[in-house]
Formats: sequence, C-alpha cells, structure tokens
Amino acid sequence: MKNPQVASVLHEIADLLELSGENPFRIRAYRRAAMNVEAIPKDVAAMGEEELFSLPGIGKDLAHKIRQFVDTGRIDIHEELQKKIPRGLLEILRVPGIGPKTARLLFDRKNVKSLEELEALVRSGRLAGLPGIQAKTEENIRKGIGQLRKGMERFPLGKALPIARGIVDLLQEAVPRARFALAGSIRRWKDTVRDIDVLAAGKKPEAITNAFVGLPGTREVLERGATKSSILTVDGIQVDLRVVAEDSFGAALQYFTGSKEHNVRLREMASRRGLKINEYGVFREADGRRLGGREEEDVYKALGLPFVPPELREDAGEIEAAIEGKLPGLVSLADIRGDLHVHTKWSDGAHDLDAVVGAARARKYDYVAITDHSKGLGVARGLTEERVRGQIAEIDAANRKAKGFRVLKGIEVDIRGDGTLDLPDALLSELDIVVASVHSGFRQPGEQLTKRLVAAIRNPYVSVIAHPTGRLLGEREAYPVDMEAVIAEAARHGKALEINAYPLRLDLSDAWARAAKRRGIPLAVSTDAHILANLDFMQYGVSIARRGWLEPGDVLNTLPFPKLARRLQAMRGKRA
DNA sequence: GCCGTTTTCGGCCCGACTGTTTTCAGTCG
Repeated sequence: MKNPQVASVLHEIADLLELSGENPFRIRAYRRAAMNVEAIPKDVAAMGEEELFSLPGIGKDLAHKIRQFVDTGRIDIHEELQKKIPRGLLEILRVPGIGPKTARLLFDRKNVKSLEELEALVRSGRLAGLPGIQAKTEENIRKGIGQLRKGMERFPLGKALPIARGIVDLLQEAVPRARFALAGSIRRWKDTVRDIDVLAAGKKPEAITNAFVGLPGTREVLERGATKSSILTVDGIQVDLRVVAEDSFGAALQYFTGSKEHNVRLREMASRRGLKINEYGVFREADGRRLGGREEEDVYKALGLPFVPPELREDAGEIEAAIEGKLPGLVSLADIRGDLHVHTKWSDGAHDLDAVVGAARARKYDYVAITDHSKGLGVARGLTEERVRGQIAEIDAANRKAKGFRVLKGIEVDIRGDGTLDLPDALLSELDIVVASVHSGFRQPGEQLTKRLVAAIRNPYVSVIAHPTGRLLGEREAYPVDMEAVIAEAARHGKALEINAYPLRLDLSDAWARAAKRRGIPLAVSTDAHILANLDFMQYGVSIARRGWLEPGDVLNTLPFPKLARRLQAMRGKRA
C-alpha cells in the first residue's frame, strides 16, 4: 500500500508551495488530493492514470504526478521546490503560531533554515524588530517551539472523552440555563483527538466565558474573546469554547463538529445554490435572509440532504451517499446483544464467571462469550487443556441455572510464532466460539505476521481474529501485517474480524472496518474486558463500527442468540 | 490544480483572535 507515502509527498509539495507564496488554490488542490489518497482503501500503486483521474480532486496533472511517484519514487516539482527551499523550513512550519509567511520572513531576513537555528535566535532575543514581530510574538514563538518539542500530542478518545464530559458537566452546573454540547472530532468519535471543542449558547455569554476560563484544572488561558476562548488543562489538552446565540446553536453545532473537509463541501454546495452557510445559520445570498440554524438539521435540509450522522462527516463519500439517499442505517449501542470477548479470573481477568454474567445481564445483553487466554500466554495465566475443560464444566453449570441468558464457551487462543494455534483442534471443536490473536513476535517481518493470521483464519474452528493489527494508540504502531490479504482470506472462509473496543486498541480501525464490510466480512464488536467496568468500552467499539459505515447486519453480536449460534456453527469446517 | 444543475474560464468556504497595526495581515480551525 503506497497511499501514505503518496499522501505525504503531496502534503510536502503543498507546504513547499506555501513557503514559495504560491496560489492558495493550487496549494489546496494538493492538500485535497493528499487527503483523498489517504482516505481510499485501494492501493494507488495498483491504479492506472485513468483510474486515478476518476478520483475526486485528482485531475489529469495530479494523476500523472502520482503515477510518476509510484513508478520512480520522485516527482519533478517536488525536486525543484526542494532545491529552492531548505527542508528545515518544513519543520519551522510545524511550530504553532508560525505559518508560511513568518517562516519565509525568518528565512529571508535572518537566514533561519532549521528549528535549531530558530531556537538559538529566539534565545538571543534577536527576533523582535522584524516587521510584524515584537515581544509578544517572540514569546509566542518560544512557546510554540516548546509545544512542538513536547510532541503535538494526540489523545486517545478514551482519555479525552471522559475529561470532555466532565468539563461540560461543570459548565452546565455553573450556568444552568445555558445550552452546552461537545463538538469537533470528539463528537465524530475519532479514535484520537487533538483538542476538545465545546459549544455553548445562552443569554449571558459573559457568564459562560467566565465559567470556562475559571474551570478547575486549567493550567493556562490561551485565548479569551467574546465568542471564542481556549484553555490548556493540567492534562495538557487544549479546550476550545465557542459561544453563540441560542437560535444559532444548530448551525454552530454543525459548523464546529466538522470535519473541516465535510463542511467545505457543504459550503461549496450551498454557494452553488445561492446560499451561504456559516456558524450563525443558513442565509440566502441574494437578500441575506436567514433560512434556519436553530437546529442542526436545518443546515442539511437547506441543501436538500438528509441528516448526516457526525461519525460519517469526513468527506469520505457520505455527501454523495446523502445526495443519492444511500446513507447507511448505522449500528448503535442499543443493537448490541452481547459481548464476544471477555476475560475472567480463570486467566488475567479480575472477576469470576458469576460476576461477569451479572454485569452482562445488567447491560441488558442476551449473551456473553467467555474467552480467557490460552496457555501460551504464561504471564496472563493462560489456560491449559485441562483448565479449559474445567471452565467448560463451570459454564455448562452456569447455563443450566441462567434463564433467558447464555454464556458462550470460548477461548482467546494464542496464534504462535509459526502460525499454529496454542491448543489442539479437538479441544477447540468443543467450544462455541474461538477468538484467535497474536500476542508475541510483533517484530517479525510483515510477511510472517500475515502468514500467521492467514493460517489462523484457515483453521476450521477459529471464529474471530481479535485485534488484528495489534496497534496501541500512542504506544505501538500496527504491526506490518498485510491487512488486505487478511481481509481477503477472512472473506474466503467466512470468518469474522474483531473491532476491539478497548480505547487504546480500537482495532480494527474505522478505515479497515469499512474495508472489511465492503468484502462482506462480519465484524465482532467486543470489549476484551478484564474488569467489569471495561464492559462499558462497548461505546467506543460501536463508534468505530459507525465510523466504518457498519449497519446492524454487519455486526455479529447484534444477532439474537439462536441466530448467532447458527452463524458460528456455519463458520466451521469451511476449509479452502 | 480542480471543476461545472448559471461557467471549459474564472471561480475556488468562512469567520474569530492576536498582535501589530491606524485598517490589517497572519494564523487557525
């Protein structure tokens, strides 16, 4: 898959053009092309110029350039620009508060060619005095460098969302009559977020702003205006607040939920129809008359579109689908009938079977699959054959007394370094569900990892591949496994892939989940819970499913128990 | 550089805040 490399060189060309003071629309064309290349699941290296040309935002010229990059590893204009502009300026562009104009100014006037040189200049206090740069700006640049050095952190949704909800609760308490909502990437349930966006509307905007900048846990107030303020929390997360009038709440919510790309598309559509959309409402261009904006639906309605769920707003085909009336009926938390990946005390879980069953029933589930680790995972007290049989007996007993609820006998069997499974087929055949996963040998070459997963899928008793790519957000990249091959193999054998709902995993990702759906593969949305509270991670798994365009029919654990049992049975014995 | 339900040329989304200005440029989302 060459897409990330292609996208990154296109982005770099855009940066370099910006530093050259080029036509902003030409720059935007490169950025849009880069984002489109990133978003499509198909490998651009396998596409001819014709097919590339058919992609949105990619014309004849860019199709040719992409082709050149795939074939030769270089693009002419990229080389030329690099000759003119030192690479270090790209780094300087990453400093918050420094844009292309400032970067260029620093280069032209002070010959700054790297972040180090900029830092030295700031330390010596010789920046102030340049046109448009005084003490304040110099200080902001100093801070910006610090921020960049610290790493422009993205936070896992699982960390940001609880903080965000806490902030909204505090604000609501402080100004009870105002209306608050989360917006931005958190509302779209993106797996990681850079900041927290809060929208507010009320009769006393000043009271809202005051409450906001006075929130406990504020490290610094970054910005404070009549309608827009920003703080940095002690957790290091930036929180942006926008305050609007009550009758603009819907338009503002739409606007600040984004994504930026989604909104740009909508506003382009609007202008073609003689309308203008901004955070205050929908307006008729001709006479400035306001057509709506109190509710979010007003915005879509004005364009003749159905409401688009926030999770889909990425300009990844949702606008076309909305126009054609083909938006998916997304799966929701209420559709989930059970959890198919849960641990108990038998291995490294914290609770015994009864407690897990009680917690699953409390969440109105119809079933839960007990999937403890197998013996290969010694650190997790993985189950030997003998102990699996002991657990089977315990589950049989539990099912005899449970009314209207089923406990599935399962295992999370380890896929060993050579692709064999950690327990014999004869034993696996006695279980209701077999979840297979990789817990070792992450450093193996991609080919070997792919082979292991493919071998596991081919085992007749394996039902689901758990956390298929092994990523840990902010800690570990996905292993270099060929997911397209894994998806193809799962499709061939009718096996399911997991969307692991554990907030640091969220694995499969939304993009891979969508690719799997396209191949007709069932997805299991599972929490991998080790303590009871983890069962509530299901909301994160469902959000990935929704961002992957999944409908209830695509998700294995929306099935009622009898159908699920039949489905799991049908997966067996499909040897190639 | 892309694109067309007013266009194959002439547009291309829109507004807030900061810091430096005296009316605005730069940056950001």
